[in-house]
Amino acid sequence: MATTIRQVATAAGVSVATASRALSGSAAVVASTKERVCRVAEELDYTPSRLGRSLATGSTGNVGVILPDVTNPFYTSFLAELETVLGARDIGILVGDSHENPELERSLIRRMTGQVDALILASSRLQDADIAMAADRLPVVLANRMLEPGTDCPDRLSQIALDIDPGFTEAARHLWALGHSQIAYVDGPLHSWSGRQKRESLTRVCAELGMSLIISRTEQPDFSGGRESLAGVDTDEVTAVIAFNDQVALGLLSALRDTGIAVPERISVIGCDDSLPNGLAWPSLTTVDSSSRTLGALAAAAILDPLHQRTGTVPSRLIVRESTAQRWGRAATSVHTGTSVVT
Amino acid sequence: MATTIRQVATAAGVSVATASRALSGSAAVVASTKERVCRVAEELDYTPSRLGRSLATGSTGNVGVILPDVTNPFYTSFLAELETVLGARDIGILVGDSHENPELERSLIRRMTGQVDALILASSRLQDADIAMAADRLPVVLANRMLEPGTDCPDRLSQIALDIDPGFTEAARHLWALGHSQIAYVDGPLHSWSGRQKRESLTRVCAELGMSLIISRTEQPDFSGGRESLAGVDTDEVTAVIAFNDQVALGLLSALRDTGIAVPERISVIGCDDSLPNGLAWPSLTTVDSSSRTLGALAAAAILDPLHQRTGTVPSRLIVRESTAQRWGRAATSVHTGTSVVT
DNA sequence: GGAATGAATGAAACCGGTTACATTGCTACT
DNA sequence: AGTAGCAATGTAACCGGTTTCATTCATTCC
Repeated sequence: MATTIRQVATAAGVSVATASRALSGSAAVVASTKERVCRVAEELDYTPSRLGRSLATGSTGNVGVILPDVTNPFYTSFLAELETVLGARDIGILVGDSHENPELERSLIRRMTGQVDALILASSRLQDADIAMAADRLPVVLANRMLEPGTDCPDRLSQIALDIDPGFTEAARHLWALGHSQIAYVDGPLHSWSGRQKRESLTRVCAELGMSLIISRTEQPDFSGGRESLAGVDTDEVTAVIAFNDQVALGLLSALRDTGIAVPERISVIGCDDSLPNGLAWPSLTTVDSSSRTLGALAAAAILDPLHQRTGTVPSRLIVRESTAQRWGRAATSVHTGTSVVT
Repeated sequence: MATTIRQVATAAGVSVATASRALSGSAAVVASTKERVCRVAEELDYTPSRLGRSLATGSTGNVGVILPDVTNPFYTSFLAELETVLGARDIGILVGDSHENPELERSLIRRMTGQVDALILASSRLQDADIAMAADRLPVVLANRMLEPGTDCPDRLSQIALDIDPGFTEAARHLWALGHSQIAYVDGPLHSWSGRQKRESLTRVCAELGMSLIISRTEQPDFSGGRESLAGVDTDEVTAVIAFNDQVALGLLSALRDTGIAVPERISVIGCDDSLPNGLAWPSLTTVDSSSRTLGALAAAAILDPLHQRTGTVPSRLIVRESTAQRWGRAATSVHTGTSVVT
């Protein structure tokens, strides 16, 4: 089949050991020999087998990435960043889609363990114990998730998360400043760690401000889930909605448009992630920026760093665009559009 | 580190050969022995090393997928379908993003060859010769691309493409029926095979109908490329635009909105792929449906089928929604919305 | 001149599986 | 009873690399 190192060695008149050394440069080989081996390898179009090398060295040059949904832009930019940074170092990526399913996630981990050098779990829906068990076998990077404070963290586990608190605090204050006093939050899947963070942030800030907060959820944090989730929002009670992510916000926007409820005049909408190219949503979406690209960059850094930094955090902030405005029912001038809104 | 088959064999008091046979069921092993080996394996939490197995059997249980942009929804649904179908058979996916760059694509192929059982090249930007060379080494599935008719096709090359001709023909006729006589087509990257198909289809149909067609292109067939591409469209001359894909159409829609040109009243817009969840675009996008999910399903089938079907085709058709209407300047009733449009 | 030093290379073990071939032991037939 | 035939199991080679250890040979120092 493909040329092996033995063929190269024979053709160059050296032993396989010398051929291996000449090609990998791992040990001293006299210049003339090295040159000859390399030339022969070139002629025979030799490419070392990664399998053979992996078995011998114990390192595969691949990492596994498991995420809940490959079609979600949040994860695709995360993945794109990883692929770019790791690919530049000739590291391959085995990708697995858990479809938000813990059982499937476990079996993906099982399949990958042993053929990758490290595992990156994005928004893992597993329990802490399962994650710790995986980290016992190989280095693991948890992205967009942290273990419970109490848990004793295995040595080879890194944790990279978005610190959504500042962004969500800002978002609530922004709405408060616009006169909103009753808002809704549409949360994501049940076992989402980041969902809990967002709920907790909002709950705390709203309590501080004396703003009423109604929480509902969608198990499917994408566009269609967002559309359906409008049914769970009392649009008579509430004047603003914060969504788990931009996809859900986009779905809400679309459903609101169908229902004839004007955004931002009647209801303000805030997304999360800033994952949409600017201009895609209409009106353009006020959102909590927490770059998944940066998350990917940090995860890649955790993989490449031999010391394996234990934790990392991506900051967040509010980006105000055109989907939020003065509260409905209050005669006032919209701070953003300048158009006049009356009762 | 991890338990090996030799440890299992020793613990069960059999040879490695028997252990291997008992665990894989490849040959006859007496029931009691088999039961004992399996129980020991269970106790020791043994998982066979895919590396060792790959080296011995010559098959890795992984396939490589190379695509031009992991963040493009067209490719992510393609990838998602592949992952689902192949994952169900416990086949792993190594993913590579070529960033529309032939050089990078070649190096990804080089990296993957030898550690995958087959390669899936989506919208490859390589030359036919490069592709044939890859197919000499391992089975290759070309997706969304066909070799030149003349090229002698290697044995292990499958070709799965979208037959966009019916859809694009329908699209042009649709516009013609609405009274449009001057239309524009915004094409994708220079070396895109599907782009050429689309250009050729439109050129042919427009010539038949006597409709004038102006072609421009964007090298970046995504939302922002679409926004920029409006600059290359003479909106005074043309009353309808067909886009390379839905992302570009979405960008056009956004840029047109900014410019204050109403869609579909002033200009009709048609996308391609039907890759957007319904309701995401506003107005909802008339588009040529050519499911990339189906493309993925066919590619997966080509991988799984031991006979390797040589070619497959995904049909296309026009889906009329709300971004196309009667030509601007003609007093008439819009066929779709029922709203009256006058000069 | 002889021994110590060290550089270049080769032989062989090893990574963790699979499998061709050899061996053992039992059944069944003549 | 002797042997052919077959099922269960073991031995060892093999996949394609890397790496330890041994060997060879030239240099340098005393």
